[in-house]
Amino acid sequence: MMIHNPEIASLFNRYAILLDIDRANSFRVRAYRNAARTIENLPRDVGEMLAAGEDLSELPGIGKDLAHKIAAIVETGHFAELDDIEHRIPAALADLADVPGLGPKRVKQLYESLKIKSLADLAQAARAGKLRTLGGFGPKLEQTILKAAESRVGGEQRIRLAAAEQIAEPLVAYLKALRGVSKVIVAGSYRRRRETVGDLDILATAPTGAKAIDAFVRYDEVGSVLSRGTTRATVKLKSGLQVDLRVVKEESYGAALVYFTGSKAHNIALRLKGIKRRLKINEYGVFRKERWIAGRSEKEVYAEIGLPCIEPELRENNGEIEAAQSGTLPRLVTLEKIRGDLHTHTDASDGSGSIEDMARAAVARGYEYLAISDHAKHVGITHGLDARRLARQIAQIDRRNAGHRDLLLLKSAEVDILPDGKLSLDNAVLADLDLVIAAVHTGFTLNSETQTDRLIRAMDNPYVNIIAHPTGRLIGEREAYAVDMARLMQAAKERGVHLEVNGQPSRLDLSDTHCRMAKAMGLKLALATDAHNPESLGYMRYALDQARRGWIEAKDVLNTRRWPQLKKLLRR
DNA sequence: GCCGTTTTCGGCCCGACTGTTTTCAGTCG
Repeated sequence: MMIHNPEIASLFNRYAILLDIDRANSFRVRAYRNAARTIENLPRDVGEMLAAGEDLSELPGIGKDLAHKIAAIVETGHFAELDDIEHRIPAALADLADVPGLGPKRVKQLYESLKIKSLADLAQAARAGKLRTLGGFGPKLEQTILKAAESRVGGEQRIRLAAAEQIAEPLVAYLKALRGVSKVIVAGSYRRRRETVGDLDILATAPTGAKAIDAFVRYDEVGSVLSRGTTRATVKLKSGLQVDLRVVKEESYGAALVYFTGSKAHNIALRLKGIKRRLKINEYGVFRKERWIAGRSEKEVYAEIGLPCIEPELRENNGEIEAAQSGTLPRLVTLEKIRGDLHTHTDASDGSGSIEDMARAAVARGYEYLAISDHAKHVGITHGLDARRLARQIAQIDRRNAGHRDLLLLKSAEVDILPDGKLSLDNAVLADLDLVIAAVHTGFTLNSETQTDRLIRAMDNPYVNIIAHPTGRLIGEREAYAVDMARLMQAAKERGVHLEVNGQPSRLDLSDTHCRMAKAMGLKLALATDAHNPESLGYMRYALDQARRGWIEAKDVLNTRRWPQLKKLLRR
């Protein structure tokens, strides 16, 4: 049984926590965390990379030692050093470090002086008033810990980006309306457009923080105030989402925005570059000795370390700093470049708008074309179109195209890939379409080899143009089906098939890392919404978010082309 | 444990807030 990247990352993270509790060198601890992060964000399984003879020590944050350890884990399924340390100190201590207010030092202290090694032990000792007897602990900390231990909170809950927007937008409007507050912006992973966010990091500018902080903690949706000072406060909303507000003066806006946007790894890398130039970078600005020299805008901050401003979506310390250095940053694709949507549904299948409704919405967005790609009939999909109904729809589209010059409707269909790789419509029918989209909607549990074979067989059909939502994942609901993405992409490239970046907030499929992988392999992507109603054409920006995080430029995208050029790219 | 246009050894981001303390350690982001 193959061990996958998330499990390896989790082993390293667990090891890092235990090392930390065991008072190991903190930089060694950090090395394991960095390596875990690198592995988490890889588009391909390290097992596959090893099998292909690739050298893992070329990955950032992974040296000879960790490369060997990863190879051993892949081979044996075990991380021997983790087993060793778990013989010395109880493995459950790692869970204690998740309790808010407890870090490695206090966990170790609790274990050594009170023999506490589980959440149950912790709650019991806190209830008995034993914690306050320890040096550094007091009644307040004991209460906080007891509450946390009893409710088993901790372990961050991430929510989808689109859900976070629903919460963030009214809060930002509330803060913007405050007297004295000028700029308000949501930074953090929200601004980097990650597919999920764990909390909201809001930055505001004002001459002093006090009033803004006061108003912030009084916001209607605030459930509890976790901390508050003169420049920052942390609250938990009734929805459960944690929100940080940081208030700085106008001249620190750029530096604070860099600091608060992160990622942490990106910031650390920037500050290291600063140190080499004898500069100190913090959220207030860039300093030479004690003297403030920059910080009004992000551009200023980057300029002081000799870099052009880097787009937030790229700030993950995944090579963007080196690219900025060498002048090879991508010019990320923007919404203005998108000329049409390549995957939409109407009320002919499971959508709720008519063809005309969808067409008008597309015109309103300034699109030049719109693919009408209703589901083809297949067991399990209700209202799917059979050959007869599809023929009628084609005639309807032809009539509209003949009578209107505002928009070109593309005749399309979303065809099921059957378990054996065949399609749910005959080639005779597919031949009448401008664009054939194929997708997996059943059989998610096949093993990787079978699933990959199945998809490649579908691509062997010469009418297939695009594979929709290529991994089938639903964020927070369903894992991606097992598939060898490197082999899938290679096969797509060889056959002139394109992969979709699906903008449905629950899908975002391909993911950012897969977008980047596709680009590296020279594939072109279809950015599409899979809209089931006219409003959902707006999901295009979520597809763009993923693509931009994956370093995708306009030239890497099919639907930045005018129809004649796009048509050529679709030809197989 | 990683890394290198100062380095293969000696560095490794930086500050706010809390609760505990009488000046600071631990945690968090």
